[in-house]
Amino acid sequence: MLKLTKKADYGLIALRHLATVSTSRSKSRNSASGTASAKDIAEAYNIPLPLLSKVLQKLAKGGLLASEQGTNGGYRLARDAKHISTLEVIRAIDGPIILTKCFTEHPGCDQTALCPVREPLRKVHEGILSLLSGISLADLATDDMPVPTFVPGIRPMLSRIQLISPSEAISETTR
Amino acid sequence: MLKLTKKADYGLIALRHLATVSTSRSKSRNSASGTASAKDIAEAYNIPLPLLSKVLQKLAKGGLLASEQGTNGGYRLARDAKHISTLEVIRAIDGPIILTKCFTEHPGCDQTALCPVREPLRKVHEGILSLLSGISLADLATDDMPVPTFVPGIRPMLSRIQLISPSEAISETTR
DNA sequence: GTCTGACAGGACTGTTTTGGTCTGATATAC
DNA sequence: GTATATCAGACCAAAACAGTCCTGTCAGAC
Repeated sequence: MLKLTKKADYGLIALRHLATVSTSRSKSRNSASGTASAKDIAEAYNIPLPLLSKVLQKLAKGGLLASEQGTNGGYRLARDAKHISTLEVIRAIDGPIILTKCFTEHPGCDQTALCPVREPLRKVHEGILSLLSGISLADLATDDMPVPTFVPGIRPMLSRIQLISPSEAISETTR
Repeated sequence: MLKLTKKADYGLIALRHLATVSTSRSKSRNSASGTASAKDIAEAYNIPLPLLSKVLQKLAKGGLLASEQGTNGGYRLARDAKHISTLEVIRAIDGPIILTKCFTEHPGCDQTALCPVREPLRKVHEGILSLLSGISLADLATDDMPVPTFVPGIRPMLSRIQLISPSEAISETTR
């Protein structure tokens, strides 16, 4: 249905929280270090704790978060918020973004030549990936994020398309 | 998971088929008039007929297709392929595209002030809608459709944002 | 007038995905 | 060394999706 799952939602909220905590200091004990526990975040946004935990785990496993166990432990952004794209976040939580399985499941589409929309859809797919990869956590944290705008009918600029390299696009569909 | 449903897939394939049939003439008896029956399309692409029928019905109800009953009946594009966007198609089949329910379900998000990513996500949402609305059936039918390209960080151009007018954005989420 | 080919629409079922919960492992503080 | 706070992974129920089946209705062919 082309919609974001709640998990991805929660993940973005949590990451945005960590992104802001790491830059500005609040009264929370660990805010100076940019660390927050799952419980902290869950309480701050009324998110069911166990669910958020799972989301954070996936993000940690995906290499977007660093986790610290034990008392006063918690999560911390693995990199600068500027260098974490919403695409990575969604992908880490919900798995690969596949507009249609045609790209990967050749046996599914009986004859590849039969599906006439595969190639155009692949391009739409790339467009969406490009959109998401162009928005960083830091962008989410600012209040005046610009609306991403399209320029249809213009040939792809290499610099932008590189954000979703062919190899990544393949792993995206085979994972 | 931010993926297209198979129904939407089928719908796009069928519409593309109708779009090409209406411009070029093939050997099929009705191709000159741009009409094809559900059975014709289902057989051409190996799509289960009853499923495709339901999809086509939705498209007809959505005003994208005109149907003709009786022998030698079938479906026909209601408008020129140039003026049918992929956004309309997907919306007619799968219902509204909602990136997150936060936009519509205010009681869901306990405190609106609590959800810090709502506004940024709405913009991402708009970006995707803009992308989809910028691609017409005619584009899908051409082989050398350009990859839609983003210009992140640039303020929205009004001409393009008009494609998803505020009123439409609202109906999108409340429907 | 009847028969056939086509659309229209509802009800039903199996499977996958999603949202959510519960229990266990681990490290730090005291 | 024990208690506590935290992360980590298995588990379950509800919803959405894909697909099927059946009945009804309409228009043209014979």
